[in-house]
Amino acid sequence: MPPTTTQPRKTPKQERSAATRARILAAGAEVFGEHGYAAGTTNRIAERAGLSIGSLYQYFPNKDAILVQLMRDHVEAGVGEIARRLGDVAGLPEGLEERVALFVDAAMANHAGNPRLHRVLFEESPVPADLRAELDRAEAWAVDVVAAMPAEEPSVRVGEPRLAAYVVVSTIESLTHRYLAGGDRYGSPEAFARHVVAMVTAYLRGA
Amino acid sequence: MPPTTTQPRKTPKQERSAATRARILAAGAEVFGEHGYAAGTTNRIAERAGLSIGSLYQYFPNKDAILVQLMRDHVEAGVGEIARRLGDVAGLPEGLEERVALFVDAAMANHAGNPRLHRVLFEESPVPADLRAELDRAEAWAVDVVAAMPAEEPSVRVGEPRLAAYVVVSTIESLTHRYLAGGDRYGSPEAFARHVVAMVTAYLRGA
DNA sequence: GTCTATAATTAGATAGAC
DNA sequence: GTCTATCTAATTATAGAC
Repeated sequence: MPPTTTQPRKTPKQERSAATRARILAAGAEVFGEHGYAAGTTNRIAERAGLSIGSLYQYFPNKDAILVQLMRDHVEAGVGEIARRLGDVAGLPEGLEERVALFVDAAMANHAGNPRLHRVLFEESPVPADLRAELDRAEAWAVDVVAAMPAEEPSVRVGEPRLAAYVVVSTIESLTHRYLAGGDRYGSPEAFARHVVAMVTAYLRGA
Repeated sequence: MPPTTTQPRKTPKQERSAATRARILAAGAEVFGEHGYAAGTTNRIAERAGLSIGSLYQYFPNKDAILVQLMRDHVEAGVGEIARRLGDVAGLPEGLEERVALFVDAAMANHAGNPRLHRVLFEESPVPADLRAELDRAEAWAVDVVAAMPAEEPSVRVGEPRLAAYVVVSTIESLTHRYLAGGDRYGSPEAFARHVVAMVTAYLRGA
C-alpha cells in the first residue's frame, strides 16, 4: 500500500542536507564578517561549520557561491520585509511621513542585523554579473513600489515621479547602509532615521 | 662656482622618478578599472605601464600601496575641489539652494571621472585601517564645513545641525556615487543632480 | 557522507645579472 | 635603474580512502 501522505515534504535526508547547508552559510557569515572577503577562506568556514573542507565542497561548488548566497539572502530578506509591511494592509499608515518611515525602518532593520558582514559583502566583495542584475531588479521593484505611492497621495508634488522614486530608494538604501556601517558617530539610530524620514518627506512634498 | 639658483627644485632624476610613479598610477587606474581588484595584478599593471614587474616594485612596496594611493588621490581631489569652490569667494553663491548645488556639482564632477574605477576602489577593494581613518577625517571635515553654513543662513531651520550636516554629506556623497556607478537609468545627470539639490534644500529648510 | 592529504594554480614579491 | 627568472606562500579545489 502506498503511503497515504505523499504531499511534498522533505525527506529526513534532505532535511539534514539543508541543515548542513545552513550551517555552512551561518559559518560563512561569521567568517566573512570577522576576516573580510580575502581572509575569509573556505578552510576557515569549514572549520567554523564543524566539518571538513572536502565536505564543504559537497554543498557549495566554490567559495563565491557561498558569498553570493549570503548576498542573495540579505537582499531577499530586505525585499520580503518591505513586502510584508506593505501587505499588512490593516496597519498600513495613511500619512506620507508614516509611509516613508515604513521604508526607512525596514531598511534599518535589514541592515542592522550584521553591519560588519553587510559591509564586507557589499563594499569588499566582487559581485558577479548575474547577481548584479538581480540587485538591479530588486532596486527596480522598490522603485516601482515607491513610484506607485504618489498617485494616491495628494500631498506629493515632486516632479518626474520615476526619477524621484529612484532618488528615494537610493537615499534610504544608501544612507542606512552607510550609517550602520560607519557607526553612530553623529547621532542615535532613532535620531538618524528621523532625519532621513524628514528629508525624504520634505522632498516628496515639493520645495 | 656653486649654482646661483639653488631654490627648492626637483632634480631631473626626481622628475623622471615622479613621472614613472605617475605612469604606474595611471596604469593601475586603468587596470583596476578594467579587471577589478583581484584580477588587477601587479604584472598587468607593470605591463600596462610599459615596464617590468621588478621596476614597478622599485616605486611601490606592494600592490595595495598602488591602490591606496589611487584612493587617496581621489579623495584629495574631491576635498580640493570643494575647498577650491568654497575659497572662490567672489563666486560663492548667496542662496541656500545654490550653495547645496555647489556641493552636489563638486561631487558629481569628482565621481564622473572614472566611475568604473571608482566602483572598484570603493566597492570591491579592502580598505586598510589607516586609510579608513583618513576617509573618516575627510568626511568629518566636510561635515564641519556644511555644519558651519546654517549659522549664516536664516532659511535653515532643521534641528540637530551636526547630525543634519552628516546626513547632507552622506546623501550627496552616497547618491552621486551610486548614480554614476549604476548608470543613468532613471534620468540624466543634470536631472538627477537637480533632484538631489531639491531634496537636500527642502530638508535643510525644515518640514 | 565525511575525512585527510595533496594537487594545481596563481599571485605577490625578490634576487641578482646587466 | 631596469630586466629576467624564480621563489615563496597561500588558497582553492580535488582525489581517493573509509
